[in-house]
Amino acid sequence: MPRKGLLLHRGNMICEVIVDIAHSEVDKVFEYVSDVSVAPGTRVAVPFGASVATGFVIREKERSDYPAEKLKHILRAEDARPAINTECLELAKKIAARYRVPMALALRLFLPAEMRKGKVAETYRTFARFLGDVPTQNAPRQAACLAYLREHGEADAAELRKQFGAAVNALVKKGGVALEKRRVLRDPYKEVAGESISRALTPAQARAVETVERTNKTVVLVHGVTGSGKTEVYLTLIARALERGQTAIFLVPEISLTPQMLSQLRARFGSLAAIMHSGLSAGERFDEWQRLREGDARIAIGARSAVFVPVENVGVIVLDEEHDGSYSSESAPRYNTFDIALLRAKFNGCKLVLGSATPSVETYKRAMDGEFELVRMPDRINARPLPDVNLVDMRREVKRGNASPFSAALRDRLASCLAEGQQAILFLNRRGYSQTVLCRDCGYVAKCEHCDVSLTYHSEEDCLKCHYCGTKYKMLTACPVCGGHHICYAGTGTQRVVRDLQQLYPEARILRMDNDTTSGKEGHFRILKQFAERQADILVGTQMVAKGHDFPLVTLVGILDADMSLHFPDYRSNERTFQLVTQVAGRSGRGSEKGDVILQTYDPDNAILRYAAAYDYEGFYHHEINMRAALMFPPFARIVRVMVTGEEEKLALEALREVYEKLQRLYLTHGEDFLFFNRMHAPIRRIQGKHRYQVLMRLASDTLLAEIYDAASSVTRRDVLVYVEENPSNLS
DNA sequence: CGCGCGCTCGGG
DNA sequence: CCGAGCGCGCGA
Repeated sequence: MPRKGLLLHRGNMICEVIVDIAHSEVDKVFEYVSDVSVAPGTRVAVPFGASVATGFVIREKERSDYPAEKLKHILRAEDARPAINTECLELAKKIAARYRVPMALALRLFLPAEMRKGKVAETYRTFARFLGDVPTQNAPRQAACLAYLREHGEADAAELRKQFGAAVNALVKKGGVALEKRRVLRDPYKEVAGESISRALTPAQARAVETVERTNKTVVLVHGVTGSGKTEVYLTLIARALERGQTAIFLVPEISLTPQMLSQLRARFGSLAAIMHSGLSAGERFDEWQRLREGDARIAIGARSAVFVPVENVGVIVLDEEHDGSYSSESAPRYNTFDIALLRAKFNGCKLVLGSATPSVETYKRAMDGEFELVRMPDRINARPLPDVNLVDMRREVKRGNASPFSAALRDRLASCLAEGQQAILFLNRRGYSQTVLCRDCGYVAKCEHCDVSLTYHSEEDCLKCHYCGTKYKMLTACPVCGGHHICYAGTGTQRVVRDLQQLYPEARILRMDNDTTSGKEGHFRILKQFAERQADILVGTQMVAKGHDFPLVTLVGILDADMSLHFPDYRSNERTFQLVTQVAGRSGRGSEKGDVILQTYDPDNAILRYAAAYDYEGFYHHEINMRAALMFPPFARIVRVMVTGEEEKLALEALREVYEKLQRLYLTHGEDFLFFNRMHAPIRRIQGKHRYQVLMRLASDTLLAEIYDAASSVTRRDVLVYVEENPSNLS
């Protein structure tokens, strides 16, 4: 019997390493020798092929089955302590298996991106420390400097030099002052002080906290209307976790990380809170991550990627605005934040608290079915009434000859709003000036060269832009097909709304907030701040105006085209419309004056809009869940699409055929699980020069999911991308 | 005849 | 992913 394995002399360890190369061809365990013990999760440098690669040790063991003479040595550890803790290592394995991505890609989720590139280093600063008195005759600056240090003990050397110049160095020479380099962490919010307000809980809030702590269910849904005080519930739960010596993860949509929220957190938790925010510099993000890993910070607050933070002994995970679409990743691995949070909650034996005023239908059903605990907070803290929502029939406006984007009712209210010195928000989910530009003579529509979409006219730059790939084109002066000059603009966007408003109310100050005006990391805060400081009367914007901001002077919200999201080609369009209307309506009447909402639609009898206007979530839910059940849509079925994209149409088609044939075998053997199965062009046939095909499936259960992933990931062709989407949020 | 590029393969 | 190895195509 051949001897299995090779015994190594004591002290020689075998490390299983995943090299940090995200490719299926090298997605396997490589073994290396190390003469010192290396803890799992440590990043290491290893010889790989002809070069040196970074890798992650995932396991240490005594012996190897691999020929000893071929084993190479780990060159060095990259960090002093493991970058990834054991929980996260296990999570990465599950993610790699579940979404069929290379282990390296799954592991990368757990590191700040800048760490891999080696771009960020720990920052050091020099401090000057007082050692003792030395003679400083005829050197008043030295005397002053020494006096300062005698009093303060130490100070930043650079600051000191600014003040006392060369005197600092002279004192060092004399031996009165010592300079020392020390590691410092960048603190992105050190200026954010905020007042410490620890309000007593209302009975409803206390009840919510108690329910979360008492229930034996892992997941709790807090269904609370806007203004019901959910945030205080979260903060209390987090504070309790800290008291127990545990850590907490607080997940919010990116847009919710407002300066007000950050100061609230800082006021409450000080530097125990680490904020993971896209607005941070690479160095700041890295340092916040370090603080969490080393236990200096014990609360992580951030958007979806914060679910991967390196904390241990988690006491509670909060997922605020549970319904928000930004919790689903749109690139590989296409994870859902809820799924990861649930795994972490189970691993740590803690609660996962979901919060929303308008829960997703899927989540609410699970709460109704008893899988999740449900806490209702139906009342606003200050008992202020919600604004009235008035539905306006735009068909009648058209009949009356009003072709403008504003109904008569909206114009009246806008006028009175301006006259009374109050503010208004107008919401329209379309940026640019006009959605399409077409020739009235021959019907030509301007389209993008790289994408199968029409171009949007942008009046500010007087150009045509593609909203899918960003390409800019010169505006047409004549039709390129027939030479006609009757160019017409269809589909009003925010720019045009602003122009029309300015004509109607020349004295009004108008701000616009959309993707074009919010460039830069602090872009939208800048606009919101201006509006909050009353530097404008009307704020016109896309859905980014809908999110929880508090403008006490806003008494009017106009929803210009409620039908736009209603007719979005997606099974969640009703749900999203309800959420959007509820959210944007909630911006009105937050101050002392009661507000109202004007909701313009071409379909005023639409059930969803009526439920939204009445703030009737339960009504909406029952309507929607019955519809989903009748049509067999999620949560009663899953929609799975396998996307195939590639620049070369022929190659993409070949890959599509291969995927389709593999999936067809499943279809033929498990037909009962398929409610729908077909291959086709994606609705947008080309984006950024890539042709797009799909196999679309609706499945009665999850049983075939793994095999679908297998089929899709087995098709690896050069220049073609194949990936799986589960219940995609848009089918374009 | 020699080398240049494109494809295939291996990496511990 | 990245480099090494090798096959064939072409140049003068």
